[in-house]
Amino acid sequence: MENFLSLTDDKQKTIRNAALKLFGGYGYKMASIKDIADEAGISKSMIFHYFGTKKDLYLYLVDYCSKILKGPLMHYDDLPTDYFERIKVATKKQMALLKEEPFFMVFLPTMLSEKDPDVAKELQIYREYAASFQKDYAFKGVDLSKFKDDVDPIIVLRMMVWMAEGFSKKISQDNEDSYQRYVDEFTETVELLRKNLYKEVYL
Amino acid sequence: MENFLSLTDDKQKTIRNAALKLFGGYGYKMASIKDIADEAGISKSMIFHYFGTKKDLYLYLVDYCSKILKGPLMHYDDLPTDYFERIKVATKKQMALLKEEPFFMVFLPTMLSEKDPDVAKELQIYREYAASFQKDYAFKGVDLSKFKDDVDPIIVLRMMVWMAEGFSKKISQDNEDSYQRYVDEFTETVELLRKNLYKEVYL
DNA sequence: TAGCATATAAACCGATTCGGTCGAAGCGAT
DNA sequence: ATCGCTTCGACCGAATCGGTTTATATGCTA
Repeated sequence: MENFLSLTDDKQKTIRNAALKLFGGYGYKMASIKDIADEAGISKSMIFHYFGTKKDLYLYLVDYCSKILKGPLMHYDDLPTDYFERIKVATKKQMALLKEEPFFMVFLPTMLSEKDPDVAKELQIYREYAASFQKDYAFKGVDLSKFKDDVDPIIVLRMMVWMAEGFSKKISQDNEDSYQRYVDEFTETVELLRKNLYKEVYL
Repeated sequence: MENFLSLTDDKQKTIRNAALKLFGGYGYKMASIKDIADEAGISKSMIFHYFGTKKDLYLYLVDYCSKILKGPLMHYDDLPTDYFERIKVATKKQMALLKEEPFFMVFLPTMLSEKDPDVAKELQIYREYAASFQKDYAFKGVDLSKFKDDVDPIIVLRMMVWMAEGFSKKISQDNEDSYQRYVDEFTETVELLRKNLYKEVYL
Protein backbone atom coordinates (compact mmCIF):
# COMPACT_ATOMS: atom_id res chain seq x y z
CA MET A 1 0.00 0.00 0.00
CA GLU A 2 2.70 2.53 0.83
CA ASN A 3 4.18 1.77 -2.56
CA PHE A 4 0.95 2.96 -4.12
CA LEU A 5 0.51 6.01 -1.94
CA SER A 6 3.95 7.31 -2.84
CA LEU A 7 3.02 7.59 -6.51
CA THR A 8 2.05 10.90 -8.02
CA ASP A 9 -1.61 11.77 -7.60
CA ASP A 10 -2.14 11.51 -11.33
CA LYS A 11 -0.82 8.00 -11.49
CA GLN A 12 -2.79 6.97 -8.45
CA LYS A 13 -5.93 8.27 -10.05
CA THR A 14 -5.28 6.45 -13.33
CA ILE A 15 -4.87 3.14 -11.56
CA ARG A 16 -7.74 3.73 -9.19
CA ASN A 17 -10.09 4.64 -12.00
CA ALA A 18 -9.14 1.57 -13.99
CA ALA A 19 -9.84 -0.60 -10.96
CA LEU A 20 -13.10 1.16 -10.11
CA LYS A 21 -14.27 0.82 -13.68
CA LEU A 22 -13.60 -2.89 -14.01
CA PHE A 23 -14.65 -3.95 -10.53
CA GLY A 24 -17.71 -1.81 -11.04
CA GLY A 25 -18.48 -3.40 -14.37
CA TYR A 26 -17.81 -7.02 -13.57
CA GLY A 27 -17.77 -7.44 -9.81
CA TYR A 28 -14.98 -8.70 -7.59
CA LYS A 29 -14.49 -12.15 -9.01
CA MET A 30 -14.97 -11.53 -12.71
CA ALA A 31 -12.76 -8.47 -12.91
CA SER A 32 -9.18 -9.61 -13.48
CA ILE A 33 -5.97 -7.94 -12.40
CA LYS A 34 -4.63 -8.21 -15.92
CA ASP A 35 -7.57 -6.28 -17.37
CA ILE A 36 -7.23 -3.62 -14.71
CA ALA A 37 -3.52 -3.29 -15.39
CA ASP A 38 -4.10 -3.05 -19.13
CA GLU A 39 -6.76 -0.41 -18.60
CA ALA A 40 -4.34 1.55 -16.43
CA GLY A 41 -1.53 1.12 -18.95
CA ILE A 42 0.84 -0.65 -16.59
CA SER A 43 1.91 -4.23 -16.16
CA LYS A 44 0.11 -6.70 -14.01
CA SER A 45 3.07 -7.04 -11.65
CA MET A 46 2.78 -3.42 -10.63
CA ILE A 47 -0.66 -3.92 -9.18
CA PHE A 48 0.71 -6.58 -6.89
CA HIS A 49 3.71 -4.43 -6.11
CA TYR A 50 1.39 -1.60 -5.08
CA PHE A 51 -1.37 -3.48 -3.30
CA GLY A 52 -0.14 -6.98 -2.47
CA THR A 53 -3.27 -8.93 -3.35
CA LYS A 54 -6.46 -8.54 -5.34
CA LYS A 55 -8.43 -8.41 -2.14
CA ASP A 56 -6.27 -5.62 -0.75
CA LEU A 57 -6.80 -3.61 -3.89
CA TYR A 58 -10.54 -4.09 -3.68
CA LEU A 59 -10.71 -3.14 -0.04
CA TYR A 60 -8.65 -0.06 -0.75
CA LEU A 61 -11.26 1.01 -3.27
CA VAL A 62 -14.03 0.33 -0.80
CA ASP A 63 -12.29 2.48 1.75
CA TYR A 64 -11.61 5.19 -0.78
CA CYS A 65 -15.25 5.35 -1.81
CA SER A 66 -16.51 5.30 1.74
CA LYS A 67 -14.39 8.37 2.41
CA ILE A 68 -16.12 10.10 -0.48
CA LEU A 69 -19.48 9.11 0.94
CA LYS A 70 -18.63 10.50 4.34
CA GLY A 71 -16.95 13.56 2.92
CA PRO A 72 -18.25 17.11 2.84
CA LEU A 73 -20.30 16.21 -0.20
CA MET A 74 -22.71 14.28 1.87
CA HIS A 75 -23.39 16.45 4.84
CA TYR A 76 -27.07 17.09 4.98
CA ASP A 77 -27.39 19.26 8.04
CA ASP A 78 -27.84 22.51 6.18
CA LEU A 79 -29.90 21.33 3.23
CA PRO A 80 -32.73 23.60 2.04
CA THR A 81 -36.15 22.63 3.35
CA ASP A 82 -37.63 23.57 -0.01
CA TYR A 83 -37.84 20.29 -1.83
CA PHE A 84 -36.94 21.48 -5.30
CA GLU A 85 -34.12 23.63 -4.01
CA ARG A 86 -32.72 20.61 -2.27
CA ILE A 87 -32.97 18.57 -5.43
CA LYS A 88 -31.04 21.22 -7.29
CA VAL A 89 -28.34 21.43 -4.65
CA ALA A 90 -27.99 17.66 -4.59
CA THR A 91 -27.77 17.51 -8.36
CA LYS A 92 -25.05 20.12 -8.50
CA LYS A 93 -23.05 18.23 -5.91
CA GLN A 94 -23.56 14.99 -7.81
CA MET A 95 -22.34 16.50 -11.04
CA ALA A 96 -19.28 17.96 -9.39
CA LEU A 97 -18.52 14.56 -7.93
CA LEU A 98 -19.07 12.83 -11.25
CA LYS A 99 -16.59 15.14 -12.88
CA GLU A 100 -13.89 14.34 -10.39
CA GLU A 101 -14.69 10.69 -9.78
CA PRO A 102 -16.27 9.40 -12.98
CA PHE A 103 -16.28 5.80 -11.78
CA PHE A 104 -17.49 6.29 -8.28
CA MET A 105 -21.09 5.72 -9.30
CA VAL A 106 -20.07 2.75 -11.41
CA PHE A 107 -18.33 1.07 -8.53
CA LEU A 108 -20.67 1.91 -5.67
CA PRO A 109 -23.79 0.02 -6.77
CA THR A 110 -21.96 -3.20 -7.58
CA MET A 111 -19.94 -2.86 -4.41
CA LEU A 112 -23.13 -2.59 -2.39
CA SER A 113 -24.45 -5.77 -3.96
CA GLU A 114 -21.17 -7.69 -3.98
CA LYS A 115 -21.69 -11.23 -2.76
CA ASP A 116 -18.26 -12.83 -3.11
CA PRO A 117 -17.37 -14.35 0.26
CA ASP A 118 -13.78 -13.14 -0.06
CA VAL A 119 -14.88 -9.57 0.47
CA ALA A 120 -18.59 -9.59 1.32
CA LYS A 121 -18.03 -9.51 5.06
CA GLU A 122 -16.16 -6.24 5.03
CA LEU A 123 -18.96 -4.54 3.12
CA GLN A 124 -21.83 -5.08 5.52
CA ILE A 125 -21.26 -1.79 7.37
CA TYR A 126 -21.30 0.29 4.21
CA ARG A 127 -24.50 -1.31 3.03
CA GLU A 128 -26.48 -0.17 6.02
CA TYR A 129 -24.85 3.22 5.99
CA ALA A 130 -25.65 3.87 2.33
CA ALA A 131 -29.25 2.78 2.70
CA SER A 132 -30.11 5.02 5.64
CA PHE A 133 -28.20 7.88 4.12
CA GLN A 134 -30.16 8.00 0.89
CA LYS A 135 -33.49 8.25 2.67
CA ASP A 136 -32.44 11.04 5.00
CA TYR A 137 -30.79 13.00 2.28
CA ALA A 138 -33.81 12.95 0.02
CA PHE A 139 -36.62 13.43 2.48
CA LYS A 140 -35.59 14.51 5.97
CA GLY A 141 -36.92 17.89 6.98
CA VAL A 142 -38.53 18.68 3.65
CA ASP A 143 -41.28 21.30 3.78
CA LEU A 144 -44.23 19.57 2.15
CA SER A 145 -46.75 22.33 2.80
CA LYS A 146 -45.77 24.22 -0.32
CA PHE A 147 -47.35 21.69 -2.64
CA LYS A 148 -50.81 22.32 -4.00
CA ASP A 149 -53.46 20.70 -1.85
CA ASP A 150 -54.43 18.18 -4.48
CA VAL A 151 -50.81 17.18 -5.14
CA ASP A 152 -49.71 14.18 -3.13
CA PRO A 153 -46.11 14.86 -2.09
CA ILE A 154 -45.41 11.16 -1.77
CA ILE A 155 -46.01 10.74 -5.47
CA VAL A 156 -43.76 13.67 -6.28
CA LEU A 157 -40.94 12.35 -4.14
CA ARG A 158 -41.22 8.94 -5.72
CA MET A 159 -41.21 10.46 -9.16
CA MET A 160 -38.10 12.46 -8.42
CA VAL A 161 -36.27 9.36 -7.27
CA TRP A 162 -37.06 7.65 -10.57
CA MET A 163 -36.06 10.74 -12.50
CA ALA A 164 -32.77 11.11 -10.71
CA GLU A 165 -32.01 7.47 -11.35
CA GLY A 166 -32.69 7.70 -15.06
CA PHE A 167 -30.92 11.02 -15.28
CA SER A 168 -27.71 9.77 -13.71
CA LYS A 169 -27.81 6.67 -15.86
CA LYS A 170 -28.04 8.81 -18.96
CA ILE A 171 -25.08 10.84 -17.79
CA SER A 172 -22.87 7.90 -17.00
CA GLN A 173 -23.43 6.64 -20.53
CA ASP A 174 -22.29 9.82 -22.22
CA ASN A 175 -18.66 10.22 -21.39
CA GLU A 176 -18.36 13.65 -22.97
CA ASP A 177 -17.79 16.54 -20.67
CA SER A 178 -21.13 18.13 -21.49
CA TYR A 179 -22.03 18.08 -17.85
CA GLN A 180 -23.17 21.69 -17.84
CA ARG A 181 -25.78 21.03 -20.47
CA TYR A 182 -27.14 18.15 -18.44
CA VAL A 183 -27.30 20.23 -15.30
CA ASP A 184 -29.19 22.88 -17.22
CA GLU A 185 -31.64 20.36 -18.58
CA PHE A 186 -32.24 18.93 -15.17
CA THR A 187 -32.67 22.36 -13.60
CA GLU A 188 -35.16 23.26 -16.32
CA THR A 189 -37.17 20.20 -15.48
CA VAL A 190 -37.15 20.85 -11.77
CA GLU A 191 -38.30 24.41 -12.38
CA LEU A 192 -41.17 23.21 -14.54
CA LEU A 193 -42.32 20.92 -11.78
CA ARG A 194 -42.03 23.57 -9.13
CA LYS A 195 -44.04 26.02 -11.17
CA ASN A 196 -46.87 23.55 -11.71
CA LEU A 197 -46.94 21.66 -8.43
CA TYR A 198 -46.43 24.41 -5.84
CA LYS A 199 -49.13 26.73 -4.56
CA GLU A 200 -48.92 30.08 -6.30
CA VAL A 201 -47.90 31.77 -3.06
CA TYR A 202 -44.53 30.06 -3.18
CA LEU A 203 -43.57 30.74 -6.77
CA MET B 1 -30.75 -26.88 -31.99
CA GLU B 2 -33.42 -29.47 -32.75
CA ASN B 3 -32.36 -31.21 -29.55
CA PHE B 4 -33.25 -28.07 -27.63
CA LEU B 5 -36.50 -27.39 -29.44
CA SER B 6 -37.79 -30.87 -28.64
CA LEU B 7 -37.65 -30.18 -24.92
CA THR B 8 -40.76 -29.23 -22.97
CA ASP B 9 -41.53 -25.52 -23.04
CA ASP B 10 -40.84 -25.26 -19.34
CA LYS B 11 -37.38 -26.70 -19.66
CA GLN B 12 -36.63 -24.53 -22.66
CA LYS B 13 -37.63 -21.48 -20.68
CA THR B 14 -35.49 -22.44 -17.70
CA ILE B 15 -32.41 -22.81 -19.85
CA ARG B 16 -33.15 -19.74 -21.93
CA ASN B 17 -33.66 -17.57 -18.87
CA ALA B 18 -30.42 -18.77 -17.32
CA ALA B 19 -28.56 -17.90 -20.51
CA LEU B 20 -30.28 -14.53 -20.91
CA LYS B 21 -29.50 -13.65 -17.32
CA LEU B 22 -25.81 -14.48 -17.47
CA PHE B 23 -25.10 -13.18 -20.96
CA GLY B 24 -27.04 -10.09 -19.97
CA GLY B 25 -25.08 -9.64 -16.81
CA TYR B 26 -21.59 -10.35 -18.06
CA GLY B 27 -21.57 -10.11 -21.83
CA TYR B 28 -20.70 -12.77 -24.38
CA LYS B 29 -17.14 -13.48 -23.40
CA MET B 30 -17.32 -13.27 -19.62
CA ALA B 31 -20.43 -15.39 -19.23
CA SER B 32 -19.39 -19.04 -19.07
CA ILE B 33 -21.27 -22.11 -20.17
CA LYS B 34 -20.69 -23.74 -16.82
CA ASP B 35 -22.32 -20.86 -14.97
CA ILE B 36 -25.27 -20.91 -17.33
CA ALA B 37 -25.65 -24.65 -16.89
CA ASP B 38 -25.47 -24.34 -13.10
CA GLU B 39 -28.05 -21.56 -13.13
CA ALA B 40 -30.32 -23.76 -15.24
CA GLY B 41 -29.73 -26.75 -12.98
CA ILE B 42 -28.32 -29.00 -15.69
CA SER B 43 -24.82 -30.13 -16.58
CA LYS B 44 -22.55 -28.24 -18.89
CA SER B 45 -22.55 -31.02 -21.45
CA MET B 46 -26.25 -30.58 -22.04
CA ILE B 47 -25.80 -27.03 -23.30
CA PHE B 48 -23.46 -28.32 -25.98
CA HIS B 49 -25.79 -31.17 -26.69
CA TYR B 50 -28.63 -28.71 -27.23
CA PHE B 51 -26.86 -25.87 -29.01
CA GLY B 52 -23.53 -27.12 -30.34
CA THR B 53 -21.37 -24.15 -29.45
CA LYS B 54 -21.42 -21.10 -27.21
CA LYS B 55 -21.85 -18.87 -30.22
CA ASP B 56 -24.84 -20.83 -31.46
CA LEU B 57 -26.47 -20.48 -28.06
CA TYR B 58 -25.87 -16.75 -28.06
CA LEU B 59 -27.23 -16.25 -31.55
CA TYR B 60 -30.28 -18.28 -30.66
CA LEU B 61 -30.95 -15.83 -27.83
CA VAL B 62 -30.45 -12.89 -30.17
CA ASP B 63 -32.93 -14.36 -32.57
CA TYR B 64 -35.38 -15.14 -29.79
CA CYS B 65 -35.26 -11.58 -28.50
CA SER B 66 -35.55 -10.05 -31.91
CA LYS B 67 -38.76 -11.98 -32.37
CA ILE B 68 -40.09 -10.42 -29.20
CA LEU B 69 -39.08 -6.97 -30.45
CA LYS B 70 -40.86 -7.45 -33.72
CA GLY B 71 -43.86 -9.08 -32.09
CA PRO B 72 -47.31 -7.60 -31.55
CA LEU B 73 -46.00 -5.87 -28.45
CA MET B 74 -44.14 -3.37 -30.48
CA HIS B 75 -46.60 -2.29 -33.08
CA TYR B 76 -47.08 1.42 -32.77
CA ASP B 77 -49.57 2.15 -35.51
CA ASP B 78 -52.57 2.53 -33.26
CA LEU B 79 -51.00 4.25 -30.27
CA PRO B 80 -53.00 7.02 -28.58
CA THR B 81 -52.05 10.53 -29.64
CA ASP B 82 -52.57 11.69 -26.07
CA TYR B 83 -49.12 11.63 -24.59
CA PHE B 84 -49.96 10.41 -21.13
CA GLU B 85 -52.33 7.79 -22.46
CA ARG B 86 -49.56 6.51 -24.66
CA ILE B 87 -47.18 6.36 -21.72
CA LYS B 88 -49.69 4.33 -19.79
CA VAL B 89 -50.29 1.93 -22.65
CA ALA B 90 -46.57 1.46 -23.17
CA THR B 91 -46.02 0.85 -19.48
CA LYS B 92 -48.72 -1.77 -19.31
CA LYS B 93 -47.21 -3.57 -22.27
CA GLN B 94 -43.77 -3.37 -20.72
CA MET B 95 -44.96 -4.85 -17.47
CA ALA B 96 -46.74 -7.67 -19.21
CA LEU B 97 -43.57 -8.43 -21.10
CA LEU B 98 -41.46 -8.28 -17.97
CA LYS B 99 -43.69 -10.80 -16.31
CA GLU B 100 -43.31 -13.30 -19.10
CA GLU B 101 -39.71 -12.59 -20.03
CA PRO B 102 -38.01 -11.33 -16.90
CA PHE B 103 -34.57 -11.35 -18.48
CA PHE B 104 -35.38 -9.81 -21.81
CA MET B 105 -34.56 -6.33 -20.58
CA VAL B 106 -31.41 -7.63 -18.91
CA PHE B 107 -30.15 -9.18 -22.08
CA LEU B 108 -31.21 -6.59 -24.62
CA PRO B 109 -29.06 -3.63 -23.52
CA THR B 110 -25.85 -5.64 -23.23
CA MET B 111 -26.64 -7.37 -26.48
CA LEU B 112 -26.99 -4.00 -28.18
CA SER B 113 -23.59 -2.93 -26.90
CA GLU B 114 -21.84 -6.28 -27.35
CA LYS B 115 -18.42 -5.80 -28.93
CA ASP B 116 -16.96 -9.28 -29.03
CA PRO B 117 -15.86 -9.96 -32.61
CA ASP B 118 -17.18 -13.52 -32.42
CA VAL B 119 -20.73 -12.24 -32.45
CA ALA B 120 -20.67 -8.48 -33.02
CA LYS B 121 -21.18 -8.72 -36.74
CA GLU B 122 -24.49 -10.48 -36.49
CA LEU B 123 -25.86 -7.78 -34.19
CA GLN B 124 -25.48 -4.73 -36.40
CA ILE B 125 -28.97 -4.99 -37.86
CA TYR B 126 -30.67 -5.13 -34.50
CA ARG B 127 -28.78 -2.10 -33.27
CA GLU B 128 -30.17 0.19 -35.91
CA TYR B 129 -33.61 -1.28 -35.61
CA ALA B 130 -33.82 -0.79 -31.85
CA ALA B 131 -32.58 2.80 -32.02
CA SER B 132 -35.08 4.04 -34.57
CA PHE B 133 -37.86 2.14 -32.91
CA GLN B 134 -37.52 3.77 -29.52
CA LYS B 135 -37.79 7.29 -30.89
CA ASP B 136 -40.87 6.61 -32.97
CA TYR B 137 -42.59 4.76 -30.20
CA ALA B 138 -42.14 7.55 -27.68
CA PHE B 139 -42.79 10.63 -29.78
CA LYS B 140 -44.28 10.02 -33.20
CA GLY B 141 -47.70 11.58 -33.68
CA VAL B 142 -48.07 12.83 -30.13
CA ASP B 143 -50.59 15.66 -29.68
CA LEU B 144 -48.61 18.39 -27.95
CA SER B 145 -51.34 21.03 -28.04
CA LYS B 146 -52.95 19.78 -24.86
CA PHE B 147 -50.13 21.04 -22.68
CA LYS B 148 -50.52 24.36 -20.91
CA ASP B 149 -49.05 27.19 -22.93
CA ASP B 150 -46.23 27.83 -20.50
CA VAL B 151 -45.30 24.16 -20.33
CA ASP B 152 -42.56 23.21 -22.75
CA PRO B 153 -43.44 19.75 -24.07
CA ILE B 154 -39.81 19.04 -24.84
CA ILE B 155 -38.99 19.21 -21.18
CA VAL B 156 -41.89 16.96 -20.29
CA LEU B 157 -40.89 14.36 -22.84
CA ARG B 158 -37.31 14.40 -21.62
CA MET B 159 -38.47 14.05 -18.06
CA MET B 160 -40.63 11.08 -18.89
CA VAL B 161 -37.73 9.32 -20.55
CA TRP B 162 -35.66 9.72 -17.40
CA MET B 163 -38.57 8.58 -15.26
CA ALA B 164 -39.22 5.52 -17.33
CA GLU B 165 -35.56 4.61 -17.17
CA GLY B 166 -35.38 4.92 -13.42
CA PHE B 167 -38.70 3.17 -13.01
CA SER B 168 -37.73 0.13 -15.03
CA LYS B 169 -34.43 -0.06 -13.23
CA LYS B 170 -36.21 -0.13 -9.91
CA ILE B 171 -38.44 -2.90 -11.16
CA SER B 172 -35.67 -5.06 -12.50
CA GLN B 173 -34.03 -4.93 -9.09
CA ASP B 174 -37.06 -6.16 -7.17
CA ASN B 175 -37.66 -9.69 -8.29
CA GLU B 176 -40.91 -10.05 -6.38
CA ASP B 177 -44.04 -10.34 -8.37
CA SER B 178 -45.43 -7.08 -7.07
CA TYR B 179 -45.76 -5.81 -10.61
CA GLN B 180 -49.30 -4.60 -10.10
CA ARG B 181 -48.28 -2.26 -7.29
CA TYR B 182 -45.59 -0.79 -9.49
CA VAL B 183 -47.98 -0.26 -12.35
CA ASP B 184 -50.36 1.47 -9.97
CA GLU B 185 -47.62 3.73 -8.66
CA PHE B 186 -46.55 4.65 -12.12
CA THR B 187 -50.11 5.31 -13.27
CA GLU B 188 -50.66 7.52 -10.23
CA THR B 189 -47.62 9.55 -11.18
CA VAL B 190 -48.66 9.93 -14.78
CA GLU B 191 -52.09 11.08 -13.66
CA LEU B 192 -50.60 13.69 -11.38
CA LEU B 193 -48.57 15.07 -14.24
CA ARG B 194 -51.50 15.12 -16.61
CA LYS B 195 -53.65 16.95 -14.10
CA ASN B 196 -51.06 19.65 -13.56
CA LEU B 197 -49.53 20.04 -17.00
CA TYR B 198 -52.54 19.85 -19.31
CA LYS B 199 -54.89 22.70 -20.06
CA GLU B 200 -58.03 22.39 -18.01
CA VAL B 201 -60.08 21.75 -21.13
CA TYR B 202 -58.49 18.35 -21.55
CA LEU B 203 -58.83 17.02 -18.03
C1' DT C 1 -36.27 -60.17 -21.69
C1' DA C 2 -32.72 -58.82 -24.96
C1' DG C 3 -31.35 -55.12 -27.51
C1' DC C 4 -31.16 -50.52 -28.95
C1' DA C 5 -31.70 -45.50 -28.88
C1' DT C 6 -31.85 -41.57 -26.15
C1' DA C 7 -31.10 -38.34 -22.17
C1' DT C 8 -27.92 -37.03 -18.93
C1' DA C 9 -23.78 -36.40 -16.43
C1' DA C 10 -19.03 -37.10 -15.08
C1' DA C 11 -14.44 -37.36 -16.56
C1' DC C 12 -11.46 -35.63 -19.51
C1' DC C 13 -8.94 -32.68 -23.33
C1' DG C 14 -5.67 -29.02 -24.72
C1' DA C 15 -5.60 -24.21 -24.36
C1' DT C 16 -6.09 -20.23 -21.82
C1' DT C 17 -6.36 -17.43 -17.84
C1' DC C 18 -6.31 -16.95 -13.02
C1' DG C 19 -3.82 -14.66 -8.81
C1' DG C 20 0.64 -14.27 -7.57
C1' DT C 21 6.11 -14.61 -7.70
C1' DC C 22 10.69 -13.79 -9.32
C1' DG C 23 14.69 -12.32 -11.68
C1' DA C 24 16.57 -9.15 -14.53
C1' DA C 25 16.67 -4.79 -17.06
C1' DG C 26 16.57 0.21 -16.64
C1' DC C 27 17.98 4.27 -14.21
C1' DG C 28 18.93 8.19 -11.12
C1' DA C 29 21.79 9.20 -7.08
C1' DT C 30 25.90 8.45 -4.74
C1' DA D 1 30.73 1.04 -9.93
C1' DT D 2 27.07 0.16 -7.20
C1' DC D 3 23.19 0.76 -4.52
C1' DG D 4 18.17 1.36 -4.39
C1' DC D 5 14.05 1.67 -6.60
C1' DT D 6 10.78 1.08 -10.44
C1' DT D 7 9.17 -1.59 -13.92
C1' DC D 8 8.23 -5.48 -16.72
C1' DG D 9 8.22 -9.95 -19.00
C1' DA D 10 8.57 -14.64 -17.99
C1' DC D 11 7.04 -17.92 -15.18
C1' DC D 12 4.33 -20.85 -11.51
C1' DG D 13 0.65 -24.15 -10.10
C1' DA D 14 -4.09 -24.06 -9.93
C1' DA D 15 -8.33 -23.14 -11.89
C1' DT D 16 -11.36 -22.46 -15.70
C1' DC D 17 -12.28 -22.01 -20.47
C1' DG D 18 -15.06 -24.15 -24.65
C1' DG D 19 -15.69 -28.48 -26.21
C1' DT D 20 -15.45 -33.96 -26.52
C1' DT D 21 -15.79 -38.54 -25.05
C1' DT D 22 -17.18 -42.09 -22.16
C1' DA D 23 -20.12 -44.13 -18.84
C1' DT D 24 -24.65 -44.87 -16.95
C1' DA D 25 -29.34 -44.67 -16.40
C1' DT D 26 -33.80 -44.87 -18.68
C1' DG D 27 -36.80 -46.01 -21.24
C1' DC D 28 -38.94 -48.08 -26.09
C1' DT D 29 -39.28 -51.90 -29.06
C1' DA D 30 -39.33 -56.54 -30.33
